Amino acid sequence: MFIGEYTYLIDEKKRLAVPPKFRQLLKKKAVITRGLDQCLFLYPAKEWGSLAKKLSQLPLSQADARGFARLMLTGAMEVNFDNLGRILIPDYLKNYAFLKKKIVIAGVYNRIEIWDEIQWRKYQTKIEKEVGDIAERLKELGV
Amino acid sequence: MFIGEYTYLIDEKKRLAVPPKFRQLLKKKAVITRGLDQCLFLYPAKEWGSLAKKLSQLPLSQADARGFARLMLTGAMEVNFDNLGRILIPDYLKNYAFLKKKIVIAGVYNRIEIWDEIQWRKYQTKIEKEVGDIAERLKELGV
DNA sequence: CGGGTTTTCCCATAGTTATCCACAATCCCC
DNA sequence: GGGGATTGTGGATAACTATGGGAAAACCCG
Repeated sequence: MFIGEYTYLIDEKKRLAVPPKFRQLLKKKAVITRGLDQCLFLYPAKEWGSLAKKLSQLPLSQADARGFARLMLTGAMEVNFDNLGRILIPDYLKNYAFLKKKIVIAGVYNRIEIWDEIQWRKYQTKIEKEVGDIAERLKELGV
Repeated sequence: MFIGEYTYLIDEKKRLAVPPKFRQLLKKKAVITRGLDQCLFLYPAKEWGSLAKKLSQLPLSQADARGFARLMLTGAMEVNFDNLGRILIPDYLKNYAFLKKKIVIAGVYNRIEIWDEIQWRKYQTKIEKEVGDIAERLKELGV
């Protein structure tokens, strides 16, 4: 289980350190892809495998299913850790998530999220404002 | 599994480099053909075999099935890699997919797609709007 | 046949990427 | 608190790859 929030720097070679606690759980094999709200998702290989399989089984003949599978699959990249526990962020993902220098890495149970610090703060303050309303809605979901 | 997005240039001899990660999986034998949404599909020989079989079994009586099978079967060509991992794009396929200079090569699980960069960007923004609520879709897939 | 054109194969080079190493700061345990 | 191990960050070096030409072979077409 991934929990907690960490900040790191991306260097000019697009390398990003992953928190040691997460490294063990990822076991050298992970997949990074486009996430929601302009962040990136990092999945353990196994989690990704089942997601990708489901995506691949969507019907090729339906335009919207095709498009959806394309977005998720083409956005994904296997990541390798160097022997210091860093991963490489491909350009197109770096752009997608507006990653500059200061990065927030956060654990969200079964996945890891990668945010630019500024985006992260923005998102947080937005959520904090709305948190009252959200709580109301969550109640409907039985939380 | 083919995943990820890469950009390459076609040179004036219509040669196109295939990402090293994909080369290994293709193992020197591949088939290129017309794809859906004005891109090209590139299949490993084995995948192509089973797909071609399915296409041949589509009911001859239905006009659209007939058209679809024709599109893919008549467009197909075996591709050879030169010793630097490049393939040759035949003229009629190059025209079909509007390939100019900057090309996007993307992995979509069991096939590779080849897009002109401009077409790809257009398609992406269109899909992002349409698919909009990715989260909802993910829920349907049980993720 | 022969001239010109296209295709195929091979190599050069510049740029990029991966791997390895250094150092300083931090953490942790005794 | 002290000392050893761990970790974050930045470079350096070596390996690889993208791209562009050049030469040889094949292919036309008259």
